[in-house]
Amino acid sequence: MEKAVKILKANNIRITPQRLGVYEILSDKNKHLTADDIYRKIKISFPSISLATVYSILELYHKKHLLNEIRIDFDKSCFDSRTETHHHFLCKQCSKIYDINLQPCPALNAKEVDGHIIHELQGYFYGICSECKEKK
Amino acid sequence: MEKAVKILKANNIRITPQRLGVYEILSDKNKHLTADDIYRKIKISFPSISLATVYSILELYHKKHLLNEIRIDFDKSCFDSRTETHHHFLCKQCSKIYDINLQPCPALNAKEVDGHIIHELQGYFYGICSECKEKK
DNA sequence: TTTTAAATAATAATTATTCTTGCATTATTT
DNA sequence: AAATAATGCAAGAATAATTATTATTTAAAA
Repeated sequence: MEKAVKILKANNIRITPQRLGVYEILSDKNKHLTADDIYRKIKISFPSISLATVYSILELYHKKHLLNEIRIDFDKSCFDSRTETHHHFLCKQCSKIYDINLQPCPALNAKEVDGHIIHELQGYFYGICSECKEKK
Repeated sequence: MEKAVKILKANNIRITPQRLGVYEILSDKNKHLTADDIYRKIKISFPSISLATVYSILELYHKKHLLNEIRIDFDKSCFDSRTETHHHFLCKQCSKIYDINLQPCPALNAKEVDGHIIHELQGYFYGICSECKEKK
């Protein structure tokens, strides 16, 4: 049995071609895709799919913790198949998003801050990426 | 001379009653107000002000670093007069936003991560706040 | 295979934010 | 102080990401 099918079944998610398609696209690691990016990609194999379906699949996967949703770029969400907590960097020049690994960050493994229970955390960095820095 | 006037002048911002009004509302520390919150508050003293004006004043203040814009709640920005870097917590139950102070965070004073230049950073925590935790 | 609950396509609705335009106000220069 | 130039404002239209609605189709259990 295919890996995607196995994982969806393990999470009590009904198998549909559209869901498998979105899953495959997201398996492309280290990418940070918007709903529209995914829509455009999946349209190649499922020309009749609608953007609302993509959104509903993404919401479902997010609820099941199969993906990570980030909002580093204010007006659109990006989706990421790396589900362990990690931070992100957005280059103001080229708009590229990078994964960041901060090892000794006290928040990363904490369960609480100031008495509040942490379910999830996001670290967003903004600036000029190393590539753009070189170009100048 | 009033403090607000002094600060605006120091930043080469033309003084207008609307700008002073927004400034006063934002001086209310430890609040995290949306553009619409500010609009509703300032409408009391300036009934003819428009929401677009509020947005343009907020954009101006942000550019001049007189305020901090956060997007912890995905679909609306909040504005905060504390301009030193600090993190935030959003309670999924009551939707309240709290300021968080993480002292020994390696990112906080860093100029770079992975070779990328950091201009700004935001730490967002999501979960259940101490108040809501107690209530149960 | 039949049944039934859930998923999808298509489209409309929503909502925060930005853009546009004509007018009013303020600053600058004379 | 008057004239001119620059900027700010109100009002409403436009944009764009996301969500809601509904009729139809499909997956999977019986």
